[in-house]
Amino acid sequence: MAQTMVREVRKEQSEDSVITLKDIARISGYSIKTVSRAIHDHPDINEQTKKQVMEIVERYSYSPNWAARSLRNQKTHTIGYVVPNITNGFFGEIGMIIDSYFRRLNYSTLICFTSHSLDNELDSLRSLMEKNVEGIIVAPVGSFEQWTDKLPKLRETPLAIIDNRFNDTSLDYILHDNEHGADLLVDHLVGHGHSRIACVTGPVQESSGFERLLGYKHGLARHGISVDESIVRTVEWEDINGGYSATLELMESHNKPSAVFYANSQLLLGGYKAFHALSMRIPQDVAVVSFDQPLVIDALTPRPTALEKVEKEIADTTARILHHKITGNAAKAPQEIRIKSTLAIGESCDCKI
Amino acid sequence: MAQTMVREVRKEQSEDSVITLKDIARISGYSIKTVSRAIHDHPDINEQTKKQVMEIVERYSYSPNWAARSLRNQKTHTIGYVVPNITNGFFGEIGMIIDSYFRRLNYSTLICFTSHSLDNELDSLRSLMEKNVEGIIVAPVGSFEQWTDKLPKLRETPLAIIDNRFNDTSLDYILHDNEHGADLLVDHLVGHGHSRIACVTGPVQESSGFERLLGYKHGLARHGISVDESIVRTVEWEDINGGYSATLELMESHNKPSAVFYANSQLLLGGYKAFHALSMRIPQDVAVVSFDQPLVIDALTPRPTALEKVEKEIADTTARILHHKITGNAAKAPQEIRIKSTLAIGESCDCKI
DNA sequence: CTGAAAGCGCTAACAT
DNA sequence: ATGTTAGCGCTTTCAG
Repeated sequence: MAQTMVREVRKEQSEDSVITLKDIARISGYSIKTVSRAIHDHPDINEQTKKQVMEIVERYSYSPNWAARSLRNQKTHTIGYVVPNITNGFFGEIGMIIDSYFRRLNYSTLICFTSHSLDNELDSLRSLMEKNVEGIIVAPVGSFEQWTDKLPKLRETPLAIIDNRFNDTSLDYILHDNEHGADLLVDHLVGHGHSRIACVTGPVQESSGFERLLGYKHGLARHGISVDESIVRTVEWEDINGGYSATLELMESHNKPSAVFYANSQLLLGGYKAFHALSMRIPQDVAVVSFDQPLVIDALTPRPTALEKVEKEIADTTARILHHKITGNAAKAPQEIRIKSTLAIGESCDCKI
Repeated sequence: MAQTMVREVRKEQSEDSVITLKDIARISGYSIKTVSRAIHDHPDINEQTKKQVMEIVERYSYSPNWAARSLRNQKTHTIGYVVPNITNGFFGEIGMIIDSYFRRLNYSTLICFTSHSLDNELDSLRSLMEKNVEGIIVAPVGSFEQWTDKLPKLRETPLAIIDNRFNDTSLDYILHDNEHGADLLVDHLVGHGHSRIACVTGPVQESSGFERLLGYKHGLARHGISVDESIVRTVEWEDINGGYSATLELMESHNKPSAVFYANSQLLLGGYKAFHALSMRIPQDVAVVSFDQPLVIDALTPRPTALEKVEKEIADTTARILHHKITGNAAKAPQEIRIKSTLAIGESCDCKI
């Protein structure tokens, strides 16, 4: 007891300056290394000593300097997450799940926004590389060659690609099963007797847009319905007004469709707006399906039929794969994982539920 | 020319290991400090030398080790952003704007989520403190005392509080002018001849919920309308279904309101759903206003009358204030800034536009 | 079980 | 104009 007190020799706390390991050592009277051992639960330390040290650590609410630790260990315990934006529900939710996954492992997530611009994407990747992040998750705008051209070090960084793939099979992709999903939805519409089904999708240069269109076409083909390109529209993703105008156009044609397949929720919302403007009722006058669910699905009337959310599964899978790559437990071969979804029946197709 | 070549003495690149300043020095034949000077555009360096060095820097795409630099400079060039979530349009947008503001200054933003839990908030703040962030922006769940109780160092960290204030005048707040905004909206409804106006707001323990309710009451009072507590509801923010149920309840009463003031966009969306379920038409059967605009406002029919978006102004102001605090150019006294908005007339109140 | 000392990569004071 | 060196805070051999 007296022993404990005796050891506290020097001044208690210099100023408002940050407490370092050295300070704790000075105050406790032990060496720097003993303190370090106490903090890291090293076996080679007397229980008594540890208790004394930890008490002081607590009292001064010491926490190790992260930069010093990173420098020393050559580990930043940080990953990057690079996406077009986060106000979009999809990337926002996935980001939050990935962050919480890695937070449990004591990793931090640096979130970067590209606004769909390749320059921003390159800047983000560069800044992440400079910070020596241990891995990066990207929903890509550019291509892998464009990246490594400017940032060769990226080749040696654990990477996981989501949302869109590119023509490089050396990478790990975690994606929607776009074709399967689109097929399910078209199938559903055909099941309701529709044969003239329009499609509003995103840019076909992106795999997600291309594959959803492909799924739509295959879905029709399986039922012997020929594709009419005049009722297929591609507009920007995340553009409610694109979906709106496309829908108005589609409905103006003399041989107008009886149903519309929207390849994402933004486009669907534009569709809802358009049908309202046209005084067309869903599902009585037109049937509607959406590839994914808008965040505000609970507020929509009628509730749209869409694929079940897969954000959780995509995020968890992506986090797990990236974590394995970081710790070196990765599968030998790069993987392309396709997350299948299921139909979530709503009221937009006149289903009796 | 020959001169240039001569100086490249040693092996080009050891392995795939990271290039350091020392490597560049070795390769270029100059000292470590000369290289550093070249990189930092220091005046004390020969233009020729600089050019040579920079060429090698480019070639090996060297970038400085961030941890080492932070350790040395005692500056992390990082700020924290702590909010309930980012799928919510409000915090997501503000986060993106703040990030881009600080990115321009070569700062990074660490985004943390609290999910409205005090424990998560404390964890987030702790992890940011451990990383020695230079400043933190928080949309708070807990109170300043609860924070500093566990994290005394927080008292010395530049802080900016958004969205909700607490009873501590020593801090900088950047907030909606909630009372003013609510007042404007109620005014608008009264102007349309409504006198029985319901209110659906968020938790009154939070200043935002409390103040919007206050603005509503003052608005009514100014017109000599007495407040009927039976048509005031408080539910959780971000709860479409709360807004939905509250609206259903309100409309069931025998003396039902002719208009509803929704204190945020989530609640409004619940209202839209409820009115649809009740087959009530907006604005013919009921008039509706919302404090803020939902992200999907373009998809809503009728377009709701709501306050103009102020995310940009809040975000810019917050970023500027925090930046000043970090660099020591802060105003002497803590500030409480109130951002006023204006009415954005929609179609939900039967305005002739 | 404990301590001394080197070094991670970078910067800045202090030479030269 | 250029080079030498100490040290930021931490971890980790290697001695005791």
